Amino acid sequence: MIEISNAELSVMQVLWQRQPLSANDVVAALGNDKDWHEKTVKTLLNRLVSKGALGFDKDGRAYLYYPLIAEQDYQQQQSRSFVERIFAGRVAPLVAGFASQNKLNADDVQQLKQLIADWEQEQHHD
Amino acid sequence: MIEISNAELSVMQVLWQRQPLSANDVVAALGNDKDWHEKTVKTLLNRLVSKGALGFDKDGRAYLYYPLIAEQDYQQQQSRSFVERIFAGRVAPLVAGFASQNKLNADDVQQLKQLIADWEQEQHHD
DNA sequence: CCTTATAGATTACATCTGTAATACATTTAA
DNA sequence: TTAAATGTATTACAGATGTAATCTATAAGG
Repeated sequence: MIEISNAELSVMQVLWQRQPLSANDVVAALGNDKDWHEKTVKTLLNRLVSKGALGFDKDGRAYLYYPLIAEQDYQQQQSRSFVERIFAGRVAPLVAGFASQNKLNADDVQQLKQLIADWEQEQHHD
Repeated sequence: MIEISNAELSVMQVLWQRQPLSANDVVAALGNDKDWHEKTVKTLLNRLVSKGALGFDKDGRAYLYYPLIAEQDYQQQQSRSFVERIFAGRVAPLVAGFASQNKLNADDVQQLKQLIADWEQEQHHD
């Protein structure tokens, strides 16, 4: 399993949004949120390539980077391991924590209801 | 915010279950799951004390360790930061991932329904 | 053509983490 | 009462991570 560090993740997220991008485009895209030196971003790009998380095509002497792993796959793998580690694998207690901190809004609840409806549908038709 | 590493977390989890415990008790409790040398566990206990995550009382020349932070607080803080980082703060997509991987069971769904019911109750009575 | 700017590659360096080993103090067994 | 065992404290050391600076090759401007 490819391990992506926190700083590296921010770079991946830029490239999950738009792809492929040059190093400078990534630097620019990160400019808003992060106060990182250009060199720092290039290091992160390099490490991600080494790890096999990014690939690139050459465009002149610059590179155009693109993700080699899908965001959804990454999200799901991370979710599983997080919930496993912190909540012994059960997702409901995590949601309960959000509820108790008033971090649930109407949209979330709407989506959860839909998920549950789908799940129940799935249950009874097989 | 106190940062607890992965290995350290396993030690905390032992002490969240039973408390206070001597170093040897912790070593024994971890024996089942982890293949850690006794010295390793003691190092982790030490680091957790340094970080302010554990306290201890002396019992002769041994120490009896106990958590200084509550498991629930830790879980909620970690949940928030995880969901923030991976899902831009929205919890529903995380649950959707579980659903799509067939990682939801009837218990989870039951609990989620209850949470939703409580949430809706809460909404309309204020 | 030659100089300079710029892209990626390599190197740097402190801190954190995993995983112990060693040192030191003290209790206990012989 | 002295040696061994045992508890904590200190030290070790490699790899990951955050955060760059420097090196090297080449494209572009004068």
